[in-house]
Parts: sequence; structure tokens; C-alpha cells
Amino acid sequence: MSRETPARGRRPKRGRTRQALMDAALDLVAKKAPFSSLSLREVTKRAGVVPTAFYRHFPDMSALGLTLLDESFRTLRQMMREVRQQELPNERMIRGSMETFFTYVRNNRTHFLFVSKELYGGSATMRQAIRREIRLFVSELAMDMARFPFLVQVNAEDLQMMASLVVNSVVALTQEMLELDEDDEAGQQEMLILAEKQVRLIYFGVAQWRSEAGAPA
Amino acid sequence: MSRETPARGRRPKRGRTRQALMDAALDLVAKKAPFSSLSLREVTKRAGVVPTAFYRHFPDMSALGLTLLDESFRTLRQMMREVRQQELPNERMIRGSMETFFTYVRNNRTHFLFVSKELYGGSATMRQAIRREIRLFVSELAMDMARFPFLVQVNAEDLQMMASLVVNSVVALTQEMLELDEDDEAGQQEMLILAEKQVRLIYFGVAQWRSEAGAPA
DNA sequence: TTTTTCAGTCAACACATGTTCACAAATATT
DNA sequence: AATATTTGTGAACATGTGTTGACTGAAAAA
Repeated sequence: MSRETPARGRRPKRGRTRQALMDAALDLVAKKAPFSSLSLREVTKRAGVVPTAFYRHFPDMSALGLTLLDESFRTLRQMMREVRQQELPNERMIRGSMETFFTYVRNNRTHFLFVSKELYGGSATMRQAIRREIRLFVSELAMDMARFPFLVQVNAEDLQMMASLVVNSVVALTQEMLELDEDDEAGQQEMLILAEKQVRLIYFGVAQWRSEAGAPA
Repeated sequence: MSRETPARGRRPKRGRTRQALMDAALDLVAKKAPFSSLSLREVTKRAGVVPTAFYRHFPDMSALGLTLLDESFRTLRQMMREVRQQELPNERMIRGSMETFFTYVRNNRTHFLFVSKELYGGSATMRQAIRREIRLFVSELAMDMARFPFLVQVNAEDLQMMASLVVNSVVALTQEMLELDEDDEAGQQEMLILAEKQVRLIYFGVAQWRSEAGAPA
């Protein structure tokens, strides 16, 4: 922390411009339109930089988008790792996972908002990339579930089905939560409880599955 | 079916322009960008009409959007009615509902695509409107579920929770299906089966619910 | 220190956008 | 048949857009 305050008049902002552009875009997405309807000039203006400076860091807007996606994914994966490694007793497991997950969402609101909007509204490449990531998430969850004693004899396909059900539900609730006001504590808490209940309900169904519904139609 | 072929040179297209604009927008949304990044001129061009003609039918683009939303909702409600009124025996019920639902999705692809993209990517008013419609859907499903013999003693809140779980899951699968190619028969069928399985799984959980998980934490 | 590379500015362009206005054709009303 | 109203057209505007090129100060490498 040595030389700040860049001389007044010409401000160098020594390298942070790239990040400033990304943050600006994220901000705009969070409180305005989807990324696809963001203009280059809009982003640079918010970043406090002249339009042409953009090209020093990204060839075009879609490149910025992909970088943003990458940054968001890093957050997501880190969260996933944290959720998976905390081995809790069966009863507390669901609650614990949901808590750390939603905490992550709150602490990385703009990232999740960005991903949420791009999941269906973004370009084809974006949507594909996000879906791939989600599928990965589903597979890992399925692997974890395979270790449950009462699921040892469920085939891989059904495990995948169950995991995707859990993930889809949590994703939906996450998107609903993002719709809430940022500091609506009560609403957020309500969402957490709802999420826990729903996942628990699914696990009830899962526990029942092996016996009855073996063969597909 | 009297006077077609509009005289060549000046074409009258006697009133159909409004619908042409709506269809054009829907088309563009289906095979290109989200609605918010559509330009007025783009839409009019695709509708085969001069930009200024737009104002004869809508004050601005967002009005077009709301009209489109309304049109899509009519489709949705009609589908809902049809699903609800077919009282099938318990075993066939889930399968039957899913089949008519997904048939509707296929037959109104552009509408569902539009709604799907607007759900998270659209303007605040749009998102709210769609969410309201979904909540309505959830409430009706909860009412239907309340009549199940094994659910009579589940409280209203939990019924709502279960219904929202079902709806969220089906919505997610619908969006996944819309990502598929339009004439990927195999993929669509697969989605249908997956949907049925997931809903059935949820119902297993539901059947188990009443006994164990009464009180919230 | 000198030189090279990096990261910002400024001016300018060609083009797409939303919107206006006055006008004309098609249709509806009388 | 005469008139009024709706619906589409054309020209024109101010503004916002992506992108170019030449230039310049700051930081890094020599």
C-alpha cells in the first residue's frame, strides 16, 4: 500500500481497469438489464474510463461475458467444494449444506445474478457453459448420494435423476431468493427453511424409491 | 377468403400487421436474443413493415412485450385448465398430466421460449407478472393435492411447499427441453420420462411427509 | 539511463437506433 | 357517393453505438 492518489488530471489506475470493467458490467447486470443488452460504452462509462480503453483488455463484449462467467464459476466451484467436504451426520447434513450454499449466494450476489440471468437469456455459448457446470454439479452430488447406505442398489441413471431434482430445486429457489431485496433478512431466512424442507422431502422420496419404482415404463 | 394478393406495389395487409409484429418479435426471441435486446426497427423489418408503422399498434417496445406476455399467459392458463380437469386414476395421473403439459410446450414453443427467457432476464414488471402466474399455478396445484386422502392432515403451508417443489421441477425440465432441438424426438421423450420420474419421486416423499416431519426447526 | 512495452486519452467515422411529422392509401361510416 | 378514420409510407432528426487510428504518459526491461 504505497502510491495511491494518481496525480490528479491524468489518472493511471495502474492495472485495475480490467477489474473495474468487470465490476461495472456486473453492477449493471445486477441492477439493470441482462448482459446481452449492455453496451460497451455503457460499461466503460460506469468503469470511469474512455470507451476505447475497453479494447486494451477485451476484444469485444462477448469476451467480457465469458470472462465474467469464468470468474463466477470459480466462486461456484469453491462453494461446491466447501459444501461437499463438510461431512455432517445425516440429520444435520441437509441443513448444513443449504446454509453454506445460501451464505455463498448472499456473499456473491452479483455473480449469482449474472449467472441466473444468463442461464436462459444469454447467448448459446453462455447457456451451454452454464449447463455444463450444472451437470457437473449434479454428477458430483449423484456420486455422494451413491454412498448412502439405503441407495446402494439404485442404478446410476436414477441416481442422476434424483441429484438433478435436488439441484434444479435449489437453483429455482436461489433464483427466487435473488429476486428478493438484498437486505430482506426475513425473506432470505424463509427461503432457507423452504429449501431445507424441499430437499428433505425429496430425500424421503429417495428413501422410498428403491423398493417400488425400479423399472422404467 | 375473398381478396388476397394486395395489388402489388402498395400492400394493404388489412389489420394483420399487429399480429405480424407480435409474431416477428416471438420469432426473433426464439432464434436469437432475449426480448430486451430486440430493437424496434429489427422487429418491424422482420414483420415486413416500415419502422414508423409500429406506433400504430404499440406505444413502445415494452408494450409489445407485455402484450406478448399476455398472449403467452392465455396459452398457459388454457393448458392448466386442461391438465386439471382430466381426472385420472392415481396411477395414470402423473403420466397423463405430464404428457398433456409437454404436448402444450411443443405446440407453443415460441411462447414458452419467450416466457422462459423473460422469467429471469426480463424487466422487473415482466418477471413479477410471470412469477405471479406461477404462484397461481402453485396454489391451484396445492388445492388439488389437498384432496388426496393421504394429505388431508398436512397444513396449508406445507402443501404450498410441496406444490412449489413440483412446479419448480417441471419448469426447470421445461426450460431444459426448450434447449433441445425442435425435432429431437428422442430427447423430448427422454425429458418426459425424466419429468414423470421426478414428480413420482416427489409424491413418494409427500406420502411419507405427514408422519415424520411435522414441525419446522 | 535509455528503450520498449503497456495502458490510457482524444478525435473521428460509419452506421443503427427511437421518434417526429406530413402525407397517402385502404377501409369504415354516413 | 361523400366523408372520416384507420393504417401504412417516406424523409429527416438527434442521439447512441462499435471501432479505427494516431498520440502520450507510465511502468518494465534493457
